[in-house]
Amino acid sequence: MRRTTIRDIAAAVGASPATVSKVLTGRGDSLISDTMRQRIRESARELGYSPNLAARALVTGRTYCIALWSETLADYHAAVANALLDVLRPSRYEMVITDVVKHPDWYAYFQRNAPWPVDGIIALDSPQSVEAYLATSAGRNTPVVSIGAYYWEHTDHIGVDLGAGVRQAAHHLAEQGCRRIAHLTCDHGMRPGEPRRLAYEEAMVDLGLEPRLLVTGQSSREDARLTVRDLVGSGQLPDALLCFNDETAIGAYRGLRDLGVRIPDDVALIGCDGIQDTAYFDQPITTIVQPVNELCRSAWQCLQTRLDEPDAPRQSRMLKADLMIRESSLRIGRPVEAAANPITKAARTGEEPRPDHALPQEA
Amino acid sequence: MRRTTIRDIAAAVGASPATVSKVLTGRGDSLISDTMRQRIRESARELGYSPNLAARALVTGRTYCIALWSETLADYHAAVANALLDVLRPSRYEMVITDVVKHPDWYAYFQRNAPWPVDGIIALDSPQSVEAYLATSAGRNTPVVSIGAYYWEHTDHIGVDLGAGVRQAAHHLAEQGCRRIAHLTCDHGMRPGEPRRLAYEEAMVDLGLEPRLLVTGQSSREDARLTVRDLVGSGQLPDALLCFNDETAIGAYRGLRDLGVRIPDDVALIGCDGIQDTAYFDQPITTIVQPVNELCRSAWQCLQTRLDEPDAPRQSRMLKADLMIRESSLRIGRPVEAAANPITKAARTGEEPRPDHALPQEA
DNA sequence: CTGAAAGCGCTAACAA
DNA sequence: TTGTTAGCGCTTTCAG
Repeated sequence: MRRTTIRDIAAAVGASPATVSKVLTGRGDSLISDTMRQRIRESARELGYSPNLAARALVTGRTYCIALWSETLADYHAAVANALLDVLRPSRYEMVITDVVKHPDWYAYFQRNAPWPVDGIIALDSPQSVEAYLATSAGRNTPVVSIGAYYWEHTDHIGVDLGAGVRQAAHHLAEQGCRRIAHLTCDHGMRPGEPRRLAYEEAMVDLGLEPRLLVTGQSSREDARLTVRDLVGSGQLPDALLCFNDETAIGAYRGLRDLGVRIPDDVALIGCDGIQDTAYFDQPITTIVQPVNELCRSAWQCLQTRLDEPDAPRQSRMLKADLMIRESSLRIGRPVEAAANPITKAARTGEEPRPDHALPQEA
Repeated sequence: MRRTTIRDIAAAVGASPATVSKVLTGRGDSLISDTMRQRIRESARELGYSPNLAARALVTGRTYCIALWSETLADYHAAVANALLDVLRPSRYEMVITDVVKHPDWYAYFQRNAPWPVDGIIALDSPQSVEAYLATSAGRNTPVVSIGAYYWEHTDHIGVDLGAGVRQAAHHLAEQGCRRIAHLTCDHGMRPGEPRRLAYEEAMVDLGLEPRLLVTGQSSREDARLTVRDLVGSGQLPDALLCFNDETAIGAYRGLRDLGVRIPDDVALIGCDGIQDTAYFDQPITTIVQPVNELCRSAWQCLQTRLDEPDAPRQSRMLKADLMIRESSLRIGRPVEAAANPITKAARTGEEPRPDHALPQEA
């Protein structure tokens, strides 16, 4: 059976499609007589009408749909997607997730298939895709906000400065008495200009310590776990691991525990991103917390402004990622910081924790 | 500047829009002269053309876009979304995530705003939305596959039987010597007909044990943690907690550890869903693993079949969720099962684990 | 091999 | 208060 259209409704009530449209969209609603409005509404309900949004989008040029571009939907990226969904909930916008690695040749992709038409794009950690996109005519018409630790600066963007967090982390480890602080990174982390690695190297110079890079293939838990197991076997164990992200840190945690290495006594451990999981380990893992909610709120606000005023000047904002100190890096105790984290506090003192969320990311 | 259309290209090369369309879509490509094809392609590239998919969808009736309906994008649901993205990657389909709780009044919603037009829908754990949707005329035309532990059976569906896993879990706990096995559930888990609770109660009858329901508000980690802390304080500690899901189990893990309760010695712990995190704790958490990849593969296959043959008979399939035994429920040792899990094995024996993923969900 | 014409379902001017 | 008309950008016959 064919899908119901406004013509069907118009025919059923003896009106014109235009009148039906006016009633159903609410635009010009008030100019229509009560009886007509009533009859159209009833008929729509009876026929199970729902509008064809492709047609509507074609004429209005608006889809009320925005895209989240991301390379994956795992872990931190999933948390961002979820937070963005929360931000969008009060609005009438839907979210389409476009898998940006899917399309290595962006030019060919945009020419043929183009991603689903949206009013705007929020591109998470995918500056190259943004760059390619902006070169197309779609890119000149559909605004994009580039967000995250990796962003394209020649368009609206909300960046996150992980470097500051990494430097904080390195100094914190030094204060805890660590001297052989290694950076456990991955192929991705070895790319030129990678902010985490650069910040680590810089901090090590500041501290007068010898940098050491340990590289695992993927930034996956299993890869990190196996890399760390090898490391333990080789006897070349550092006294602290500053990890590329939480996945790597969690894998390292497990790899160390597999072989009985104590955390933080033998090796102090720090992750990055601030995913929820890190808070629940026997030794909760210190991590550099990305301000996920603030990132999504800002991104959406920025995009809305852009939709309202396409010609407004470029907007940009930098957010800070702060160190959240927990057990996994506390060797000599820091009661002040520890007390700020309900989980840490509870585990250490047995006192009643504050009943709020384990990862208070923002004030 | 206006977005480039096929008319612009047609004008630029002195051809008609129809010819441009043929070349750019590849349909009728072969009937066009080489030179013309060449010039059109070049012009498209120069003008940064990308097609307006709303217009294309309007005429072809196809969007090459499917929706994932889910109430959230956290934890297990995020894992499903990610797995579905993987399944879709080789295809030319995009995925829209529609937040189904957003729209409590489905009828009003569909009448006015309707979700983004898609060729098909995969609805995860959202049977009520599916039911409401099928009553609309969109629902009669856009196929939906209902998947997960909660599904709507009067349409194509891929179900997951958690009951079997819960029964396995209860019996496993009894074999481990547990006698006071409580079910830690949440408001959601108390709804009538909830399969996990029913399977638990059934298993307890089989085992001749007294059932005990502990109810935490949300199925969140923090709620579970606080509930368990209260429980420890009250002195009414069971010797096993069979949890509603992994979130609850992880919160319980932390709540028990906060107060020095040993796992599994004092309290054995079992989660449900099989999210990756459970494998990385000091005492890896036994869990009932949902076959996420198989679920997504089946769902997509089912939907493709339906798109090809709209009038094919209803398809359905049930998948099993199996118990993955790990440390958190092993009190008397079960070397055979333990050896099957690389992480468990490694932690117990110090041997080299298989280098595969920590959570082999399917064969 | 190429173009003209029609129309997908809807909205927005403008007429009546 | 309602209807008529035109057209969004594209694809698809069908005619040349």
